Amino acid sequence: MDVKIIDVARAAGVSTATVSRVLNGSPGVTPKTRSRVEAAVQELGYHPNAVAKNLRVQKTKTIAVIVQDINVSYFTEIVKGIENMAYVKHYKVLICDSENQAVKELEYLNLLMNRTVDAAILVSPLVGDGQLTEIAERGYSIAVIGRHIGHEQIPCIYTDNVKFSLEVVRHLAEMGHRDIAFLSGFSDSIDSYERLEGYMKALKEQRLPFRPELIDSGGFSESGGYEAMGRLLDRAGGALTAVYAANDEMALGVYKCCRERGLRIPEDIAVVGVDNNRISKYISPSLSTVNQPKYTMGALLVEKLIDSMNEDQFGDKRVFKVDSELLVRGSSSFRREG
Amino acid sequence: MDVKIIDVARAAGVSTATVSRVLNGSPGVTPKTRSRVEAAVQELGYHPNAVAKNLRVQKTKTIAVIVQDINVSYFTEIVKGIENMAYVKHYKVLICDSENQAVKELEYLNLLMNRTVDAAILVSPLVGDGQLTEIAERGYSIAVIGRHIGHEQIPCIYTDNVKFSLEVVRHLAEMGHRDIAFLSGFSDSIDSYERLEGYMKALKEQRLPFRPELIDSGGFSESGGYEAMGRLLDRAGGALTAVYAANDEMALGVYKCCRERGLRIPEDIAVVGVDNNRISKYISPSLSTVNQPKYTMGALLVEKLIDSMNEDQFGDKRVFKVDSELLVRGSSSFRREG
DNA sequence: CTGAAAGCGCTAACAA
DNA sequence: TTGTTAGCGCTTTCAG
Repeated sequence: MDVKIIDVARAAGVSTATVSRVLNGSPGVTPKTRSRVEAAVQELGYHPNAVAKNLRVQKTKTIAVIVQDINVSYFTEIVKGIENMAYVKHYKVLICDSENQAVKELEYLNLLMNRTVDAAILVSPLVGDGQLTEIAERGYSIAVIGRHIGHEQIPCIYTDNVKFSLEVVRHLAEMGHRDIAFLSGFSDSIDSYERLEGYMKALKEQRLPFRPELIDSGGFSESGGYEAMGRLLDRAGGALTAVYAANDEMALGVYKCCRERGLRIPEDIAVVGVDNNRISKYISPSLSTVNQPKYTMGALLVEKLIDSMNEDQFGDKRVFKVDSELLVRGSSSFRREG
Repeated sequence: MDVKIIDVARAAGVSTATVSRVLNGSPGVTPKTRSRVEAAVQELGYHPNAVAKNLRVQKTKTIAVIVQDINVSYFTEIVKGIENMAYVKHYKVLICDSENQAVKELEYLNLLMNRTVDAAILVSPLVGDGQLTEIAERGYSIAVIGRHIGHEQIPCIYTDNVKFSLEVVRHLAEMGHRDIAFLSGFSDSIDSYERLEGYMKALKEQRLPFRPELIDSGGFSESGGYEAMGRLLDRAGGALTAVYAANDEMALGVYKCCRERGLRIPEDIAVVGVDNNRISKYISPSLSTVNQPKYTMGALLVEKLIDSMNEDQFGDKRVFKVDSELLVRGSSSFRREG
């Protein structure tokens, strides 16, 4: 373990306390002593041992970010926002890929208990509100992105699923569609639930009948979307001209299914997704989708989180609802005649 | 914080040493004592403080992964391979986004010096071989993905750029192309250099003339590729029927440029990229590209790295060259008449 | 303004 | 088989 603080102290002819003070920019050190110490640090090539410091000060300046899949751009954009902001705040981020398993999320949350990290951010977590609030109440610092947890101590940031779903369906209705299917992710996910809620609300608003056979779910994956679309088409027969998929992945599956069945997008079937995957812009026809400010959501939340940990109190607020926008593109731009 | 090892010791009526032994599965503990301790751990809800342990044992079981951009799928797939393998090996991974800046890479490498991490993996690093070898020689554990560093102590895994470039150009030549442009990334990147080398080698092999005006570089980005393609077209006039881009991003830029100029892909211009971005399969026409086993590269390297740190010696070898495959798709499937 | 010394929570000699 | 105890390298009271 090479050179340590005591070596620097000796070289500079001071105590370790003084070295520590200049290292941490603490006040009350003569400029003269300060520069002597700095010189010694320089000369010896001293690097303070972060682990020792962490133990002493009881924090690690590290945040765990738990996501379902590192490869999905929805998550990586959020992670990037988090990492970049953490970097300017001098925090580190531990990346945790839960591979869609709630148990892995829970395992990663142990990083909090064993003090490896100061806080954990869960992005669209699989574990239920109950477990999360319980952990928060035990005094651990957790935050959530993409979902609203109704709990004082859990800051979160999310978009209004109901609202944009309403917009999506309204848009589709305005394009002349009356038989609009909804493809949820996991039927028990909050996101899916709220998006479904918005869908229903829009149907009512537009005076369109609710037809249960036009609802299915595809697990947020392309293959799931593909299969669900198959079922939908089988059930609906010809009475289906538009589908609102709860994410772009599934919309991709819808594309594939339509291609195989010789249905043209958007002439025969209109498609709208959610997430604004990079692919959605490049595929043809380009996919209409809902864009969320993912990078910003990550950056904003982690900033608030870090500030709160250091000021021992959350500033203004802990719950952020951000706006998303509907991007109308090729896949839903064909106007249907009444 | 909360309950610590001494509390467990007292509750179980043993010493901290014994508790430590059962916690770490050390031998020489009576089954009876063991279960008494385990019961106490359970009852008190004890979580060993990882920081204290890290300090004591002088390692953190954490690896830093430094990438240029967390949002690029080439990197995230590698990161995923690393994270997943690290997880099974009980290691954690710190994600470091260098935002394409060598200085940030260097800053992140300080995590090694201050003992925050046991090792660092650099993916296609910007910093030069010199600095890396110097760090390795100071005893720090670093590894590289996507580039071959000729140094004993730096394990690395990479694909043979020359070889697959040769294949790409050969393929293009076989499709009847004689005027094949090469779009490099950064002209000083090793990858670009080697891919250029393969390109030249292939020209020679195919008895095609080398025309300097058919070389340009686009910084590995879509916009860079777009602009470079514009220059290429301006310089070459009609004498240009195929372009080999050093990555898919730039190929996307080429698509855009061709679209704007009314050039059809693949009839007028054939395009081949590298990386097998997810988009390349979805764009139309689908993009021919070179696929590298990214996930595997990450997983394999980190596995070797972890093993080496624990056995205090690298097993069989430290340098891995893996094969990549050319995926011929729509963008280069039009056969040109001689 | 500076130094002495306690102690963060754990592990691993060494002793018993 | 188990316990005692000395640190890991740092920060931070408390005295001076």
